[in-house]
Order: sequence, then structure tokens, then C-alpha cells
Amino acid sequence: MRLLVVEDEPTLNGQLKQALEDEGYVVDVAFDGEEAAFLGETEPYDLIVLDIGLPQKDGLTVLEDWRADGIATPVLILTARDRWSDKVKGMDAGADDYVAKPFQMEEVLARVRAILRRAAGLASNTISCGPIELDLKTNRVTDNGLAVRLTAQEYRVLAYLLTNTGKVVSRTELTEHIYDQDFDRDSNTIEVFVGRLRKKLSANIIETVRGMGYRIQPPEDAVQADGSKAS
Amino acid sequence: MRLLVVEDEPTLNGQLKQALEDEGYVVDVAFDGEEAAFLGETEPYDLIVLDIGLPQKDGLTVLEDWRADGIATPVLILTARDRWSDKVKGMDAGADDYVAKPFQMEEVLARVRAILRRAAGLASNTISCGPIELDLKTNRVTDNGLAVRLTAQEYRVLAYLLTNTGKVVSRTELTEHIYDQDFDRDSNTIEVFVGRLRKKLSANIIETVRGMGYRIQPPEDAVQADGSKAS
DNA sequence: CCTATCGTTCAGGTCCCGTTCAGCACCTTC
DNA sequence: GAAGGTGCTGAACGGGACCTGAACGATAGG
Repeated sequence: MRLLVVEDEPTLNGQLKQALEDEGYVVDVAFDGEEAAFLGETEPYDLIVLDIGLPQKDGLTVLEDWRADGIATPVLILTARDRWSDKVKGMDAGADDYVAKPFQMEEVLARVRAILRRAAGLASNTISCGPIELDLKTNRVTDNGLAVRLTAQEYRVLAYLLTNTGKVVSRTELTEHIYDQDFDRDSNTIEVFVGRLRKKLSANIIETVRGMGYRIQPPEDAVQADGSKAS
Repeated sequence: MRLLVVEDEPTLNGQLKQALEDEGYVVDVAFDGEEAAFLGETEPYDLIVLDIGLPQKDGLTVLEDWRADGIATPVLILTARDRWSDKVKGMDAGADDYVAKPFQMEEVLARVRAILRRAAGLASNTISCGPIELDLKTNRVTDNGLAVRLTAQEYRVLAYLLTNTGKVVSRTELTEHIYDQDFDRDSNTIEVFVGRLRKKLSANIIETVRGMGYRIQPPEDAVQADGSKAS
């Protein structure tokens, strides 16, 4: 999952980036409203952590503009405690959640997890497909109950596909969500990772859709040969 | 484990800090409500010892505010014996335990141990993983029954990892729990301690998760090839 | 004042992981 | 069936994350 952190205070910005990266996310950063507005419009983030008090362009305005533009990226707002009204305005402006400053990092991480989970339409922090199970909180993958050793990138690919089950995901989309801003586009790394995943997992759950990308089918009830569902 | 001591009376504050440090904890201190409120919101303490009668901002209020913010850090309240009602209010406000003043230092230490144990979800004061056993009360570590000589920092690293068995602990998180407020961030001390621990312990229970941190696996029952657990 | 121990720093080395690339297989189109 | 495009895979490389041995400085105890 690829996130954007918008926070003008350099130390805090760094701490947020660090903590989120430790969790396995890919993180871009912005230090003012202009920059944030541009990146948010341009890059397909899975979530944006947005401070309200910003130079250049206020965080609330930025958020309002995004929403007006039809950009639905989930947003977690950071707001000063004594500016209670900002919270209300923030939620009105289309924020998905907020955290009051000062905060404990763990609090932010928990809310980020919650929003991403909600956005993916999941009830729990684990996604399973056949014998494969993935835990978004601990970043662990099991196959028939046995732990699978995945590298960081392998995990990101699998996690993105699993949070988009049923959908065909293009290589480009995949690339945009597991790498940050600057990355050499034409490269076959995705193919290599998919290959390695297939080798490491007992069931081949990753389907290739020629000319389009990859897809993992939802583990819905077994499908009969004629295409109808079994009860 | 990193603790915060909130007590306005300087002598008592010093005594508490001293006693807790002798037990092997890392201790920050605050002398009034404002300071306490801020530190509690910001730093990831494992436990806070909170006096009720405080200048600037009453201890109970501080605690209530924390709880309202969703800050769940365990709190041990210190209250004057003759103000019985404070005890009730304290527990209502979300305290985990209380000690009446004047108290025996040993009493406080015992309750601190108890709360930390509960918070870690442990039944006893000892944690074991394979041949390694750690006693939170005596701060002693044994390997196959033999005592292991660990330095203070080595012990802290091992203890933190063991109380978070199964979880990947980032270097940052580890640092925050074994050092007090001001500590140079980028330094490889953690790596050095992990290295020394691995050398001193017969079983290599500390696993490194590249790019994320370290983890100690729970000593769960052996897993069979078919995925079922052995009794 | 001297010594032992411990925490920290630093430099060098090692190993893993991400990436690249070439060759092959397969499908599609003509 | 040939040719070109698309995807797969094994091997290899380079860089960075991690490890480790040694040295230094601080501190406490004698």
C-alpha cells in the first residue's frame, strides 16, 4: 500500500514516514499544501495522512479541493487538540478519520490500518483465499497454516492482489501501489515477483489475464463446471 | 520497559525514579499536570505512575483526558489514604491500580510488576521461549537452567522482545522503550545488543525481519507437515 | 588514582533482496 | 506454419541492510 504523508514540521514528518515504512507501507511525503494538492491529484495513493495546519495552502482547503475533484482517496487528518472545530470541519470536508495532536504513533498506525481495512471492504485484518491466509497487521502469510517466508516486495504484491480480489490488476496499477514516486516504469519486476510467489505458494491463486494483468479470484463457494454456484 | 513518574514532591519523585531504575526500568519524570499530560500523549510508555494531587492540572483530569483520547497506557495511581473517594474516582477514570500514601516502596514495585505482567498478557512473572527463561521480577535469565550474565541493556532488549512475542518489533519501537527521552536516533546499538544476545544464548530465538525489525517466535507446539498441531 | 565493565561508535565484511537480462514457451495473427 | 508479441523463468549482478570485531569514553568501585 502506498501512502502520502503531509506534514510541514520536518521531524514529525520523518517520524511518521519511518513508522509507516516499518509497517511495510510505501511512503511519499509532502511539506506544504501546494505539494500535497499536486501529489494527491496525480498519484494513486491508498491513503493520505494530512496535517491541517499547513503553509501555502491550508489542509482543509486541499482536502475540499480533492473531494470537489472527485478524488476519493481515504484521508486521515491530524489536528491540534485545541482546535476542536477543525475536527468537525474535517469530517465534513470528507476526511475518513482524525487524530488529535499530540498523539502516540501507535494510535496513528492503528487508524491507518482501520481505514485501509474499511476501504478494502474487509471485516478483519486477515484475508484468506483457499489455503492462503494473509494478516495485514502482522504482515504474515500462511499456507495451510504454515508460515511462508516472503520478502518485502513479494508481500506487497500479494497483499495488493488480495485486497483487490476478483479485479484484474494491471502491471501499471500494481507498480504504482508498491513503489514510490520515482521508479523506472518498463521493467519486468512484477512478473518476477508473481513467478516467485507462485513458486512459494502451494496453490496457484494468481491468475494471468493476458494483455491486462493479474487477478486473484475471491474464494467464494466452489463454482461448478457450468459456471453456476454450488450452495 | 519505559515508565513515567508523575509526582510534584521532588524527594518522593526522586525516590520513585531511583527505586524503579534499580529494578531495571527506564524512567522519565514529570512534576506537574501539564508536563505529564503532554508526555503521556506523546511518548509510548509501558506504564505511568501518577500522583493525584498535582499543580497546574489535577491528576484525575489528566487521566480522564488520556482515556478520552484513547490512550490506553496502564496507570498506577498514588493517592492520600484519607482521600478514599479519590480511589474510587481514579478507578472510574480508568486507572489500573492504586496505592495509598504513605506507602512502602516495595508495595509500589510489586504493583508495577503486576500491571506490566497483566498488560503483557502473562500469567506468571517468567517468560520462556525454548531453553531460554526470563524472570521479570528478579531480572535473571537462564538458558537450559543455567544463569546467563546479561548487562542492563541486553536484558532490556531481550525482555521487550519476549513480552512482545510473535510481533515484529522495529528498531525504532525498541529504542523508544529502552531509552529515555533524548537519545540519538540513528545508531546501531540495537544491532550490537542483538548480536551480543545471540552470542550469549544457546538458541537463536531472535529472528531478524529484514527492513522491519526483530521478532521472537512464540514457542508454540511443533507444527506437523499437514498443518495440524502436535499435542 | 587505577581498573574493570559497559554503552556506544565505527569500519569492514557478509549476505540477502531487488533488479536486470537473456532465452524460452506460448498465443495470436497472418 | 511462420513471425511477432506477450509472459515466464533461471541466472547473475549490485547495492543496501545487517552483522561483527575492535576501540574508545564514561562511570563506578576499589
